Amino acid sequence: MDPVQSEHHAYQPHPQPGSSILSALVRKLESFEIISEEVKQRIGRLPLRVASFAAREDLVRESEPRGEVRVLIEGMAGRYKALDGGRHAILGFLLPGDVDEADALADELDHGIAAISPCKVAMVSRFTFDQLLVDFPEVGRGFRRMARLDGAIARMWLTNMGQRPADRQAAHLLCELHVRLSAVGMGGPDGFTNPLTQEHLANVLGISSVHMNRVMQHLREEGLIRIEGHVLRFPSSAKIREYAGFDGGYLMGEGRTPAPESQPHAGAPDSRQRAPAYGSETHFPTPGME
Amino acid sequence: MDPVQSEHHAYQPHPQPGSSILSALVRKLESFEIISEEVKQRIGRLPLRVASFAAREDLVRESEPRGEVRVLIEGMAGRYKALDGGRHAILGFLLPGDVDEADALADELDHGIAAISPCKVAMVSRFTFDQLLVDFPEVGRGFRRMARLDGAIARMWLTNMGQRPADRQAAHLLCELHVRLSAVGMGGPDGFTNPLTQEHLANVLGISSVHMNRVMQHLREEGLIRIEGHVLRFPSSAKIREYAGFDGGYLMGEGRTPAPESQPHAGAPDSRQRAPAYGSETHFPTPGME
DNA sequence: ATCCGGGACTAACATGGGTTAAGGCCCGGG
DNA sequence: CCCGGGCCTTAACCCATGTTAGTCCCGGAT
Repeated sequence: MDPVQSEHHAYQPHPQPGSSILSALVRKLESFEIISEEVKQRIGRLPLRVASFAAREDLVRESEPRGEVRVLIEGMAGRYKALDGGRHAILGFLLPGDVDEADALADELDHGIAAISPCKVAMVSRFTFDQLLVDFPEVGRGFRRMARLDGAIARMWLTNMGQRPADRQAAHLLCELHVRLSAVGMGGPDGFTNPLTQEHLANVLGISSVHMNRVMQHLREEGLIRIEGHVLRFPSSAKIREYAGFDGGYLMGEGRTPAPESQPHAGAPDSRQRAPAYGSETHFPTPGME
Repeated sequence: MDPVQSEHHAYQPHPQPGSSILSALVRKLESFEIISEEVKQRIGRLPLRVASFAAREDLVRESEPRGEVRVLIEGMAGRYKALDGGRHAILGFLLPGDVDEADALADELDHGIAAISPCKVAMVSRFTFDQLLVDFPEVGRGFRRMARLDGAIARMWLTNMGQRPADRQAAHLLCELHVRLSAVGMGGPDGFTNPLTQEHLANVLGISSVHMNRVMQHLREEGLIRIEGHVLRFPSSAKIREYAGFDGGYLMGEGRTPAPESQPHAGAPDSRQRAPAYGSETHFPTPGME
């Protein structure tokens, strides 16, 4: 690496000095549950095997029986499903700290996982892992919340895709990436280092790479994004979020302990407004309410 | 209702005589875990409140704190998320036996649930429910598997939508509905009673209702579906599945106990073929592997 | 019977996005 | 220093799908 990094510097993940190989995982768990020092130590001492993968290599093949739980510790990977004709649909992204299957109930996945950028992965045996869950139920809860978050993201993708123009979809996806990458030190306040090709992005949104390119141009012309090498910047976070209709709430672990007496008292409607009822507008144009 | 049902009879759910109100739930749990008589009894005696909802009514509003777990016992409902402009994106369907949130970790949903056809819903208090999980861990496992199935379906929708023509998408969705509805007695070997409007279907696929209509016409002309009132029939299950590229495996609870020694010995590649690796075709045309 | 609303269906027109086929740039390898 | 492969980019053409604006039919409510 050059002493003076060319013209624009990339955001770099900041490995905590003295932290264990699984620190990204611990950080993620901590966003969901309170993790005691004891648990951290235990996780730090977990026997594991570390493997490296080049971009495009499979971390997990679809319906391949896995004897271990795999935690991404470096790089970016994608869940995918094979389509006929050799195409692939990307179903989600994995970032450092993410687990191949948080809800470790089955011994094979219904999809594959492939490295997008070069990846480092920790493999922990199923047995060791189960033991951890038995000893510390809060870890189990944490993992289940991770699985829940994956679900929330998948639902958001489902919502985002379909029924709106591709450039808004793209903007939404970029906002999500910004938040998630920042959480693992791969992004800064106004942008992030982007390991994804336009083809990847196109794949996620279900559009052609040619059109993805048009979309990126458009976002650039609108001044919503700026591209400097592999760094993608948002001149105004607020502006692109508004354009995308992005609300990052779904990426949050919604606090730690749901307070039993959390009745929302009238008058404090909780920043986000109340969700409209289903039939509100689409179906009946509200016969007497123009 | 006429003594002689006009010309085509609808498939009807068959309420087991003497079964409890939650029998649909028990049936679903049984597809995942072995449920003892004792547990069934306990579930049968669960204190609950039954509510009815007209079509389009909300069973759950988005981010509404819920004090109970809701189980659909009759009718069909949909998960949805509100879009700007009063539109809604449908994220999934609920059938009898389905639970508003199988993985009961949060006290509010990130989406709403609305009745599609008139629904009957059982509400079980959070407390009672948690007690059940504590007493019978296998029930907890069953619920987690239900959550997993929801995830698998969402992933399949993500895969199905995008990157392929709308008529294949539609065919795939209809195949899925056929399987799921049949499992709850709302379908027969060659079709099912369809409570969904074309608008619902269009919404799921992210296309306009006008185009959905065109698609349905097309499928009819191709002889892939037949519509008789509210009953949708498949002249040939095999044909439409092939057209859709449908493999129902993802809807299955993949057996009950993953046998520890389930090493697939070479020579028995397990009906479905091995999934291709990620880079197989799309990316590099396989420089030295023709 | 009659009225009414929702849903299926049609038609005409506009356009977003797909496809194909290039060309160019940058970077890593020989 | 040159070469080749990814990836971004552009252009031309065309089809799938969206939009708007209806009509018609059925079944439920009055």
